[in-house]
Formats: sequence, structure tokens, C-alpha cells
Amino acid sequence: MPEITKSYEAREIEKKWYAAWQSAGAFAGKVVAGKDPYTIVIPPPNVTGVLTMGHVLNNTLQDILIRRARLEGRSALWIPGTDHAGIATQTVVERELRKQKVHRRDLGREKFLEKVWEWRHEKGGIILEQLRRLGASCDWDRTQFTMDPHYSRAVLNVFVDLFKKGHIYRGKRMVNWCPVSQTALSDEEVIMKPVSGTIYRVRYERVDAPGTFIEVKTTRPETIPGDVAIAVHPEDPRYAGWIGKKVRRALGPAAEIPIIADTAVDKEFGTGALKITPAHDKADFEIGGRHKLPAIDVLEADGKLNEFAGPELAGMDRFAGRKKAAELLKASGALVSEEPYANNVGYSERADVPIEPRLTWQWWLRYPRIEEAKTAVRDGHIKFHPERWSKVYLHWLENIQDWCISRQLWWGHRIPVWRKRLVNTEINPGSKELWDRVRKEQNTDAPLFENSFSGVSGEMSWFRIFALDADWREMNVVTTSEAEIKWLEANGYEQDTDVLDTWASSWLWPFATMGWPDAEKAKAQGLDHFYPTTTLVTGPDIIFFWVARMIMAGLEYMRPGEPIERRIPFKHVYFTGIIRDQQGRKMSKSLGNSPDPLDLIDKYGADGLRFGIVSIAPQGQDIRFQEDRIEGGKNFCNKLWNACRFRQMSGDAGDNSSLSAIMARLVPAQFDADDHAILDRLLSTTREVDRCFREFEFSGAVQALYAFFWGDFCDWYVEVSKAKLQNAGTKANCLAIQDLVLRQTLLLLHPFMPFITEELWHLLGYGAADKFIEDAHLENASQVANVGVLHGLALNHAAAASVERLKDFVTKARALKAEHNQASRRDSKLLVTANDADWSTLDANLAKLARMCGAASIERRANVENAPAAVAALGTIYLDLASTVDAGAEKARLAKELDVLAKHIAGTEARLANKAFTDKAPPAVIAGAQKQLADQQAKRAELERLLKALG
RNA sequence: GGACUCUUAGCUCAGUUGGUUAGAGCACUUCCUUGACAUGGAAGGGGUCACUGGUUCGAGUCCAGUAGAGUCCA
Repeated sequence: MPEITKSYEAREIEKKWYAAWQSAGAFAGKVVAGKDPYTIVIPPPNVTGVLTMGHVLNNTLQDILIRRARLEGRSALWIPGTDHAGIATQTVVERELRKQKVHRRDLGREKFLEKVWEWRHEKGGIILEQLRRLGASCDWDRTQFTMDPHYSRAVLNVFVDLFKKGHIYRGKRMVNWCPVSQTALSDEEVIMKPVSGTIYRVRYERVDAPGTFIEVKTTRPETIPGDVAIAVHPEDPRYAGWIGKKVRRALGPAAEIPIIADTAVDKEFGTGALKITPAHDKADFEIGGRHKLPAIDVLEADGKLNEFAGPELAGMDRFAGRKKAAELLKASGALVSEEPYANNVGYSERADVPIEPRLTWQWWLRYPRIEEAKTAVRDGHIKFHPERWSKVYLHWLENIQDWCISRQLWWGHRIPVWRKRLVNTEINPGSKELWDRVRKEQNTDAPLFENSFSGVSGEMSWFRIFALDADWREMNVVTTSEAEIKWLEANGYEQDTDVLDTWASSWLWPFATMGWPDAEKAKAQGLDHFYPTTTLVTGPDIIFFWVARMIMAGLEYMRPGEPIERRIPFKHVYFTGIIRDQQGRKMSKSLGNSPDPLDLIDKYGADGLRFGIVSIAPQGQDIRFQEDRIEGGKNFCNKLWNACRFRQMSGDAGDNSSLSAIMARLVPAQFDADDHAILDRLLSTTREVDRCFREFEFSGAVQALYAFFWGDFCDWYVEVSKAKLQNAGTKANCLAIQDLVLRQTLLLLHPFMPFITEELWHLLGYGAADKFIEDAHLENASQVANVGVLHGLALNHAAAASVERLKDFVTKARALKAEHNQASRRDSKLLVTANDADWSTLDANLAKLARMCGAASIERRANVENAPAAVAALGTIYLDLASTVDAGAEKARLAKELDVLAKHIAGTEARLANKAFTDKAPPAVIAGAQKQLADQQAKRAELERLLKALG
């Protein structure tokens, strides 16, 4: 076996093992009879993305879960992939083209998409490569992309199906329009931001009574040319006589517009009168609809004002137009006042500009399975961790709005609808009978027809007719049939130019990544075995975007008719915190406040980064990033490495081939208190880590392992081993215990730090060269205990507890020496006064204690005078100084200690004197207090004696 | 306006059904290169647990309110 080097160098080891795992196919998710599945689908990162600290945390946690599942003997599958990120990717490629002074419209749709695919093949896999550096054990052969042919088929089939079921419809409605990306956005892609602007008070003159005015307050004077009415509340006494009168529009093309009454007007806001601009405000649009008012659109798609805004404003950007409009109003005397005003404005999440409410034709989805989606979480079929996020989820579902799923982009799944404008009376040559039925339909809520347009038998399409106006009808045909498409295109039907929202593809991720809807593919890929997936690890910021929608999609499409727990897409959702910088700001590319994870891997190793990031990621709270915690992860790697190195240097390897083989090497009859204690702590740590996995407390598991390994094993057991290893009689047992502890620790740590544990696993001979650590089975605490029992091991808890008193003795002795500047020398002479029982405990551990305390000798005395002393649980320790004692300093030190102790004694006495306490507290608590008091009093007596002896 | 979260050592955070003297890492002070590890070891200083009240024999922990910070939804 090769020798373990002096320090851990991550780079080569990481490279070596990742390649070995890959070439052995160690990450392949396989259906194995008799093994429980454990499935994770990756939250597909944006294909344009590069690894961020958020990805590091998120994917480290997934890797921890999947590696632990493998160690527990489950058939584990982690599916990786990316999503096509419509707007983001299109923007990236457009930016590249702009460098060559080319616009996508110059290329045309097909050529542009070729460019996007080129870009995707070249640069679209970066983030997945980076995940490998982190150690992510995804089944890379199954890598998915939402634009892959198979996945696209799933997306389009769902569109057709939901259309067929009446969940998808086309409607001209108010949408959130992004003037930069020039596409509609869903409500979820709009973020509200407080903006400090100006509110303008504008007056409109009455036509029938010149010189009298009605005043309104508005933040958007540039839309006044689009005003079609002024609305007041019907019960507002201020305007009782005004309703039905007309006023002159204050700006833009001259017009007389009515004053109308509508209960939607807030009497308290502003002047109680509201300008109605149906083309540019959601509420106005509704009011306009109720009063059958026209909608005048004064803005272009790019946010510039058009000719309807009047010659002074036409062609101006909306923000410049606002300023100009205010000036024009001022000049005409219509502007009564202006004042600063703070309000919330919707911003496009991606382009970070204010969105425009805009009236356009879009495709909408009425969500399926809303009630079931609530039930799934409310009844605990899907568990959220932390649980509180279920409230956010349920609240959103309670107030859910139809989803605008069309985007005016080129990159994405093009909507599978072909349409043609038809005159009502037009006869379709393909099917007269069909058109007889069509003609009967007069409105947009026409029932759906199902038939073959082409007349080819077996081909199917669905269609719906929308009334554009009295004479024109629009035929929309939805199909994925190639024969149908061919016919449609030959007959003058044109495909919808829009694509689907990216989320309308990623909501199918938990099953479309496993072959669905192709039954054969799904079978080959084990959909039935791996679905529902076990755990989803994601951020709470996409509960609406993604988590909720996946739940609805799963319930709608998976295993129809079966119980809900078979149809849900996942059983657990773990929400990570958001990684913030030192100032508490979200880490982002634009702020430049995020370290490059790859730099961190170079600096601290992937294992160090993983261990560090998990240790600062408490459940459900945001994480304030600190690089020194990552450094702590690296240091822990080095500690683990060197503890194993010490083991290797301490003696020849024994049979480490299995837990049972190591247990067989233990000699229980030789066990001293330390042996009992370290195995006791190993079991309790194992139990704690088991619990942490059940409760999704990853940082708790890391902290428990850190405290056990560093504190209990390295700082104490390894140190006491040094004495035991000198003794031929105790050496073999001591080495076996180290082998046992190291084996179990490596297994428990492996999910958190896969590379170093794999390397050490082999260096210490725990596994054969052609096997991996994950081929071993991780025993839980009771299984470890049971194997021990089979080998005659019975842990003595009293002995284990006595180690605490030995530690106390060592600490007190070291402190005593430190007080007298003897910290690390080995040649101190310690004297002890102790009763017979305590001395026998000390005597049994003398060699270890001498080494631990740094003492040349520890001797018992009946009485010691004129030496500095410390009172320990096992006796009073005296430092045998050659020089004379500074009695004054020694007295001050002891008096200080006595003061602190007196306060504690007073507290304990008061508690025990309280009858209510002794009557009501549990007996164990009372007994504990009594013992504590006795110990404290004994210590006080000893301190007083020492003080008295000093004079 | 509504919902949720947070406030514990200089910093970042643990503290899981209320129960000994509130912990960790980093930072700081002093000492130590002794044969696993200076990416280390030893010792030490540092906290009226945001505030106010309540419940309780007992509150960092439970309840109510106040103040501040943050997130989401309207």
C-alpha cells in the first residue's frame, strides 16, 4: 500500500477518482430488483449559465443525498441536464451577432436558430462540465436538454393535450410586455420594485361648461393621448352632477371623452377621478370593457410612442415622452401641480426595465389539477423542508391566475398551431361536412372540434375558431401530425410565430427526462421504477415558477387514475437558502460579488469547498458566505488525511476488508475507558448523522462529524493511543479500534467529501482496488452495534463516562502549567492528593495522563504544601515547582475561582431550597442538582483548604 | 396592507418536545515546531441571548407586545 503523504493535495486525487468513477459507470442509475429507488432530477441550470455559489450549494446537497442513497444500498439515479432558457439564450446569441452588426431579423428565423444551436453546441455544456469538478455524481449518459427532439415531443404533446382538454386558449388580453425583449411575460417573471417618481395633477375641461374642470392624478402623463374616459365612483357626491358629461382630452389628438361611473374607482385615491386608458392599464382595460370603450394604443412594441400620441410625442421613448408630456401639459395650463411620488412598478425580471401592460394576442393556460396540487402538499404526500414554505405554495395556488405561456421569441418550442383567417362563408375544400359545423359557431368559446383536416385517415388534429369580427373567423388548428402539417401548409395555413415559455417545458422535467410520453423509451429508462422522484433540491424563489407547476403536471400526466402518492413528481422538496455576501446582498454576476467556484476548488479542493459550504448552510436560512469557512473545510480534509497517515505509520494494516473483519480484531477484554468512550461516541455520532439525513439537516451532520472526528478522535483518542501503542499488549486492539473508527467515519463523510474519502478508503485497505467506497454498505448505528455484539463487544457506559473526568484532570493540569509558563514541556512533575477510588482511576491511566498533561511523573501524596494547585474532579493537582511559589498571585487566582464557584453554589442551593422546585421538577432533575451541589461544595472545601495553606 | 423569517461572543452562526455553569468556527492574547497534522497543538479573554411584559418551580427556548433587519405576496 502506498505511503500517505504529509499533506493532502486535492487536485490530482480529484482528477483520478472522477475519471475512475466515470469509466466504471459508477453513476449509472440502474433498475435493480429488490432495491428501493432514490431519484433526483437536477433543477436544470440555464444553458447559458456558469457555475455560481448557489449552484455549488444546491448541487452539493443533491450529490450528498444521492451518494448517501448509494451507500444505503438503494438504486440511485440523478438525472442532469439544462433548460433552453428562451429569453436568456436568444439574448446571448443576439449580442454576439450584434458584434458583427447583424440583427436576427437579417438572418431570418431558420438561420438564426442555426446560430443558436451552434452556440449551444459550443458553449452550452459549460456548467455541466463545471459540476463534474465539484464531484457531482450525475448519470451523465442521461443528460437532458429541454430542446432535444424527444423532450420537445413531450412539450408539444402536452400543448396539444391541454388544448384538447380546453385548458389552453388564445386571447387578446393585457399582458406584461417587456419592451426590451419585446415579448410577453408571465406574472411570475415580473418583480415589483419601489420607484420614486412624480405624480401629476392634470385637469380636463368640461365641454358643456368651459372654465370648469375635473382633475385626476397620474404618474403616466404620456398615456393621456390614450385616454377614452374619466371615471368616478357612482356614489361620490363631489361628482354627482358630472356623470355623463364630456371633457376634452388634456393632451394628444383633440377628443371629447365621457365621464363615466364605475365602482372600481377608489374615492380615497387622488381626486377620486380616474383617467381611463384601456390600452395601458389592466384595471382601465376592465373598466373600459364594462363601458364598451375603445382602446387606443399609443405605444409601440419597443416602448416608443406612436402617432396616436400626437405629433409632439410620436417617436419618443416612453420615458422621454413622459417628460415631454408634462411640459406640454404645463404649457397648455392643464398641469395643476406635480409632486414626488413613491409607488411600486413592475419590472421585467430579466431585462430589468419597467414592463408595459399591453394588449396583445397570447396563449393562456388555465392550470390543471389545482385542487389536487393543494391536497398533495396539505396532506403531506409531498413534504416541504422547511415546512413553512408550504404556506407560500398554498397561498399562491389559492390566488392562481391563468398562465401566459406564449413568448414572442424565436428560440424555444414553437407553438404547434396553424391558422388562417377565413371569411364566414368560405367553404373548405377538404371537408364540407366539417365546415357546415364550423359555420354554426359564432363566438370564441366555440366547442373544440376534432377531426383530420387533411382527410388522411388516422391523422388527428384539433381546432378552434375565434371570431375576429362580424365577417372574419380565425381557424386555429393544433396538431403534431406531420401529414396534417403538410396539408395545412399546402393550403395556406401558417404556423403561429410564438414559442412557449421555457417553464412550460421544464414543468415536465420529472418525467419527460425519463422517456415520457414514449412508452418504450420510458420502459427502457425505468420511469416506472424511478417515478415519483424522491427529493427535489431547489430554491424557494422558484416555488411558483417551477415547483408548483411540476406538481400540477405530474398529477395531470402520470399514472392517470392511480392514487395521488403515485402521481406526484417528488416526495420531498428541500429548499436551500440564498447565498449572500458579507453585506447580506444576494450574490450576482452584475454585482460581481460572487467568487468563482472553480477558483475556490483550485484553492481549497472540491471536498473542502463542499464541506465548508454545507457547514454554513443551516436549514432554511440564507447563508452569509465566508471564505474562511471554506478554508475550514480544507483544513478538515487535511486533518482527516493526517489522522489516517498516523494510523498508517502506527503499525501494519490488519484485515480491514469488512466491518465484521475489523470487529473480529477487537479484544474487548482489554478495553479501557477510552476505548469504550470512543466507540460510544462513534455510535452516537452515527445515530446523529442518520437523524440529520432523515430531517434534512445537512449542516448538523457536518458539525456532528467535525466535532466527533476532530474533538473526540484526534484530540483525545489518537493522543491517548500514543501511550497504548507503546505497549505491545494493547497495541493490536488500539489499532483495530482506530481502523473501525476511521472506516465508519470515511463512510459517513463520503457523501460530503467524496474524493478524499475514496482515496483514503483504498490507502487504508478498506476496499479492493477494483471496487469503490460506494460499493460498501453503510451500516446504521444499531447495525454497527449489532455486529459488535456478535463479536462479544458490550460497551460500558460508566467507563465511557469516566473519560470526562480524565479529560477534566488533563485540562486542569495543563491550565495549571500554562499559568506557570510551563505549557508544553514534558518534564513537569505533578503531585496529586486524591481519595482511594479516584486515585485508582488515575493510576489505571497513568501513562496516558502523563503524556496528555505533559508530565514527567504524576505521583500521589497525602499532603502537599507550598505548591500551586488546581482542583479537579479526580483530585487536587499540584505543580512541583523548583522555585518558590508567588503566594500572593496564587491566592488571587484561587480566590477568583472561589468567587465564581460561590455564585454557582448559591444558585443551586436556592433552587433546591425552593419547595415548588422539589415538588414539581422531575426526580432526575432534582438528583442532578443535588449531585451538582455536592460536587461544588467539595470543590469549595478544597479551594478553601488550599487558600488557608497559603496563609 | 397581508404572510413568513431573523435579532445569541468582535464576525458568521448552532442551540430539535423548557431543566446542571449558553456552545462552535473564525478573529484576538499567551505559549509550543514533541516522531499524524503549524492546513497543527495547549491555555486564555470575550455574551444582562434586541427590548418589555406574561406563563412556569425553572425561559435563549413557550405566549403577547415593541423596535430593527430581510424575503415573498397584494
